[in-house]
Amino acid sequence: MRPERYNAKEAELKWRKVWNDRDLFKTNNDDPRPKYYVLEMFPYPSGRIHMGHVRNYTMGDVVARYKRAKGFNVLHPMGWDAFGMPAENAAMQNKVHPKEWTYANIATMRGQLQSMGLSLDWSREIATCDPSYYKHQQRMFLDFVEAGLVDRKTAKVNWDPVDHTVLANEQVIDGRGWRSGALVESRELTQWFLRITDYAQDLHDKLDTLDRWPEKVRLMQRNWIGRSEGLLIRFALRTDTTPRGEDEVEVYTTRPDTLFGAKFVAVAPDHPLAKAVAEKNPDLAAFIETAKRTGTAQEAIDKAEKLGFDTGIRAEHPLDPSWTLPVYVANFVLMEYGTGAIFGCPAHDQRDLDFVNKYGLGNTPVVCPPDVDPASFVITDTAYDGEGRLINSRFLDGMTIAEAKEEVARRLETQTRGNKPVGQRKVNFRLRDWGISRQRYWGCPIPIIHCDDCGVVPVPKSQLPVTLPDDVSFDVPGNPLDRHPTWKHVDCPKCGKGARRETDTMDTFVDSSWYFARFTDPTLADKPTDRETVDAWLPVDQYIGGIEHAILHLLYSRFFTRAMKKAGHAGLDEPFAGLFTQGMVVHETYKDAEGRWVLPSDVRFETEGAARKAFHVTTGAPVSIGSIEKMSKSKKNTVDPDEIIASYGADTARWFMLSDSPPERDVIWTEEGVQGAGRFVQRVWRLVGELADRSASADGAAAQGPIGTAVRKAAHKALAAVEDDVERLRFNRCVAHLYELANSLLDLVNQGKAADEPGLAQAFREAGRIFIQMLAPMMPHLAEECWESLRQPGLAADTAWPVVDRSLLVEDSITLPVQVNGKKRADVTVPRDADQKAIEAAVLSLEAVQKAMEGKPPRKIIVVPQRIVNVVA
RNA sequence: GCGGACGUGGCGAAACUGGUAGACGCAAGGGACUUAAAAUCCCUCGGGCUAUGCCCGUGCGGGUUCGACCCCCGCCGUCCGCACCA
Repeated sequence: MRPERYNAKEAELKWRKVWNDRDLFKTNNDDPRPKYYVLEMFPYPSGRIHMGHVRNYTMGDVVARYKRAKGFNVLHPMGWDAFGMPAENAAMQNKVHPKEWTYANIATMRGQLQSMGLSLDWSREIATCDPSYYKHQQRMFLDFVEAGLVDRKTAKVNWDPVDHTVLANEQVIDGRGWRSGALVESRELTQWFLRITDYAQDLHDKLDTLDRWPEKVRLMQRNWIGRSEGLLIRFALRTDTTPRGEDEVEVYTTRPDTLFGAKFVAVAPDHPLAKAVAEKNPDLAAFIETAKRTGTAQEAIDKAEKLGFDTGIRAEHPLDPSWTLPVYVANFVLMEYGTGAIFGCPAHDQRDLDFVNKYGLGNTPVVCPPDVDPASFVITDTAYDGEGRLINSRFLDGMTIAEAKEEVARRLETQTRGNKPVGQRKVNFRLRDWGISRQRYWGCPIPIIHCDDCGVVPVPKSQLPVTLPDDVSFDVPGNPLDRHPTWKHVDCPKCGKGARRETDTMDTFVDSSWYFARFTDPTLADKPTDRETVDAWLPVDQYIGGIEHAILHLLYSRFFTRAMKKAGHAGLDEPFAGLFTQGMVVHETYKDAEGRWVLPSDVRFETEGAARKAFHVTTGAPVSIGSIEKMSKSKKNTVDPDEIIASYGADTARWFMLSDSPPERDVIWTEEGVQGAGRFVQRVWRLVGELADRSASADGAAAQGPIGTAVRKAAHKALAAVEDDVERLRFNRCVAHLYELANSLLDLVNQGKAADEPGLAQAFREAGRIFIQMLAPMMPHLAEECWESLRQPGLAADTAWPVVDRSLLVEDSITLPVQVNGKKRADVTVPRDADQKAIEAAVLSLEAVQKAMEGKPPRKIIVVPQRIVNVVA
């Protein structure tokens, strides 16, 4: 007996067990069908899943289930980005060991994900904190060392003197540690670096090949890499003005065309020349100290005044040795970029202009905008960086910027000083090498041993993994690995003498830079990847995740894949062929009279017409409705997926996450919206019940009557539309098409009750099957239950996608809108193959058209085939 | 400051990329069924008017076109990324 209402709770449990028992989503690497790799960014095991996960994983699951039905061998795995700070914070606050905390969270979240009914191959699950995973990461680190991809060098870090730890930039708020509140110091630390800059050019260039990535993400990466073409220029120094007879300084410029507008040379505060002068000049030493202290915070930089200190050194202009320029130490010149030295052309660079205006060095415009008289062109407060022609520049006068750049580069390349060219073309990048050292416990240990005699010695690969010790405490600040009584003390693998382990662990971005490769064969014990397997599966065909990873995670993964290629662990450069960045889940916020945030589950609503009022559920006190924001614990505007699944079922939650908003945009979570989705689930159930009744007598005979034809047309039109939209990840439109089809089928079922058409039962059966199959990727449990009640063989999740009958998409006659002078006045119905003349005649005979033309003769009739007719009177 | 995206009913949106603006959903209003409620079903739903019809309407102002939410120029607003990168 078919129940009147669909019981989501029972059905969902039942069908998940069926899928599971049949190993339906287990992927076989030897399957001969074409592969399709769909991956969603794996979660950090924070404790419980949130709605963002539900949205992300639902989208991936729709793609996975759809591609499976389309006949692909689909890889759709899941794992855990399991190392990281929150586990250590929990250890400090709650006295739980990071490992226990992490694995308990993983167990909870795995159960939650499973309750969503995702078509995941759980046999491939990995956790990055497991030695069976990070062992291979350590091995690759050592391979990278051998391949020359690893450096050990000093770098400036944000040091928290209270917590004894390095902080990431985003953990520094107003110059203070986010946890300790202590003033953050800038420290030079010796750290491990991966040479991502070796690939800067390639990472930049190959962005053009990623045509299935959002343009926005490619642009962000392009800007981050920051490629610029310029010139290195060696300026001769008057040795009588330098402290130790230094005779040149090299600057980097992208505007060699403005060389005749130069007014000064400036070096960074930590430039060797600045340091040398400072040794004998306490005033300069003091200036350098202050400059260094001007904060790293964005606002500080924003407000910071351009300050400089005249070193007394004089530089010769490279194109006119008799012309000298003062050499300053300036706070706005960065040692990290280019050569740490610049020449200043104030007329065409705002920073340089601010600087000369402060120190009275003046400016000479050398690029004149088009349509401006060079004689009257002056620069006062605003530098000009637009197009134009060269002026005040001797042999460059009249040239365009591009011509002048080329001419200066050519001259300086051939001009020599001490047998070396004065100028050298140079491509520069903003991208820096990737510092991966973290002074933390809960991360992948860097497999290195420090020996007093042998120096830095790699841990022999046979001794991997270097595992984390379990007996650690978090009651004192600092790195537990460093103060562990025994862990770091080992014998040097080279000389056998006592030595120390590296106590830094790796940035967790390393963990997530190759997990997608590991999924292809996650139980391999002796190597990270199997070349044949990894090359067969990669690239990921469709990667789905948040826009917040647009730069770092995706750039690091692109680099890491190249590094793995160099070390022989993979054979390709680009790991993700298709990328989709989904929007956030947002929700209204609520506050009580005291201004405290109130949970949505504690709010009750009353509506009076358009007005909506909110009250606290228990106290009854009025609650104010605030703005719509990203769901966050601090604003208490979260909705727990578990509660939604418990009360509505996973399918309803999935359906709502796919409806309404385009997937790349934010979606607003509303109680009404979920209820609407839940209503649709029941409507589908009733509709399928009707279709089952109507189609019980189906005998395979084709539909012939008007209703049967209408049923078939509706189903196949929807199928064509849904197929097109799923392929393009436009899930909101799929949802709309399915609503539409449900509406027309319900209508046709009612019409069909009184009719006695041959083949109608068959048409209903076919339409029902197509409808359920389209539903299956989005609401898989409901689809199975409906599949069963339609008495279809096998499982909906294991049935091939239906094939569109194109002949049903074309109509015999078409109705075209008719415009007169661009305004719609009528409709005309003509045979599909009517020619231009016939359409024109039909249109002109329309009463409404004649009226609108007010007796004027038609000057022109535009017929757009299959679209529209426009009569110009 | 530089770069990018977006702006359509009360709300989320759609419009096959130059061809009937508002599909589909939510909310709202009216009705049917019911002792009543829930559930369900039916109708209305951009604004205006002298309503079988007509006018206005896609942030604002221009332009191109037979025809513009869509293309071009100039504004206004919102959001995002980068930010002393020479």
